[in-house]
Amino acid sequence: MSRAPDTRARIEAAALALFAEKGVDGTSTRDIAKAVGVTEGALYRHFASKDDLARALFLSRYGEFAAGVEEIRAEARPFPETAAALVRFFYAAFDADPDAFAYVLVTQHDHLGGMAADAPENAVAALARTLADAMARGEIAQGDVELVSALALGLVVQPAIFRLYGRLPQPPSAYAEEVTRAVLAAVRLTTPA
Amino acid sequence: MSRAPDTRARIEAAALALFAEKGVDGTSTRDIAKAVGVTEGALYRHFASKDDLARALFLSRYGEFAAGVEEIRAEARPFPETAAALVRFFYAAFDADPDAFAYVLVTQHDHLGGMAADAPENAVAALARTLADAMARGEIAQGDVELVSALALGLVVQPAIFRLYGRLPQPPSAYAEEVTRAVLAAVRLTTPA
DNA sequence: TGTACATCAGTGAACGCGCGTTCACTGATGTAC
DNA sequence: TGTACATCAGTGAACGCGCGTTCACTGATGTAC
Repeated sequence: MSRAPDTRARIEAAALALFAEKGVDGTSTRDIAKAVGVTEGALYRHFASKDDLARALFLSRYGEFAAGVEEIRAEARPFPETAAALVRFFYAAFDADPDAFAYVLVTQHDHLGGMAADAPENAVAALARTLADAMARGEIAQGDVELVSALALGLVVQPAIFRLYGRLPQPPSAYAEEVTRAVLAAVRLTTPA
Repeated sequence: MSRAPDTRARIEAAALALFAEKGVDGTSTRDIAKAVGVTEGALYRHFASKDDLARALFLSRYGEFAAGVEEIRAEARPFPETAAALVRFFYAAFDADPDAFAYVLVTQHDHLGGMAADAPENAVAALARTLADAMARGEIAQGDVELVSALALGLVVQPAIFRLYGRLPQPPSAYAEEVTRAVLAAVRLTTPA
């Protein structure tokens, strides 16, 4: 048996839940330590600082989004299937861990500040590449890729936000088909810039 | 000439810019006082607390959104015109004061916590009523009003977010027509829940 | 018009508090011989 | 197997700092007579 118990994982889980609920600034190191059941000093055996903890949480969760989008893009299936797969992927992530989804959504601009708009590990850039592919193949209308990305992302993300704040009775995965249809309709009609 | 100079308005303007840029928690009362050119004590002649200032800023700006949406709804024009008017209204607000738009967008869930999901002064509820009207008139497909609201709002808001974070070269008003077309396409295709 | 008083926006210094972080320490576990 | 030492996660108390807020005071402006 290893010397290290699961304290690090428990710190991550507790911090993620608190950060998602009350925000990073609204959560103190005392809050986190109390939720985990250790003293504050123990946190610093696993993370260099509160900020380091917040960043580690973001990068691991956000990285999964970027990798997932890129993977679906690489499959290069017909666009309707790709769109459906993307919607299902986002909503499966929501179902699996709503706290992580909320945390990434809310803090992305704090942590992505330095990242290039087209960096390979940028999930939005991966989405834009996917849409650019579909345009190049003539599967969707030509248009401003960034605008079309915004439209598609907005359609997918907003129902998740509504769910997080209690405006939708069911998790967004229940609406995956309707959202996919909306994405296809919005994207096909976009005309040249 | 009145005894009171424009200090209150200057506090609001400085605080709004700082809150939009660095967040409420990331902005200290010292920051605000320094930006205005007064001492911290002076802030408390105009607002009971920092939180009171943040709330006053939110309520006045958010109230304009709710009133604007409700006004457009009350005109009861054909849905395509209503949708175009809503998009233009949101983006005119963005152009007029991007800081206010960003601030309302980011802090809405902190301040709307207590407000009922269908309160008359809730801008999202006003949007939902507008879409429910169009459904009742048979102008758009029947469907889950909350979901359709999320889809429409996502289409409108996400380009503004992209602009705020530098992903779009032009303010969203430059894309108003394309966004309106996307809204009409997405909303018309939505099918019964 | 002149004088006495009231009002109140703004000053400047101070406050207590909760925050993130540090550190000497303990004690359980792993390793060398 | 037993003994001596090294490692390191976690403790508990303390730290300095920046925060939001307070308050006695000032001085300019408005009001009453």
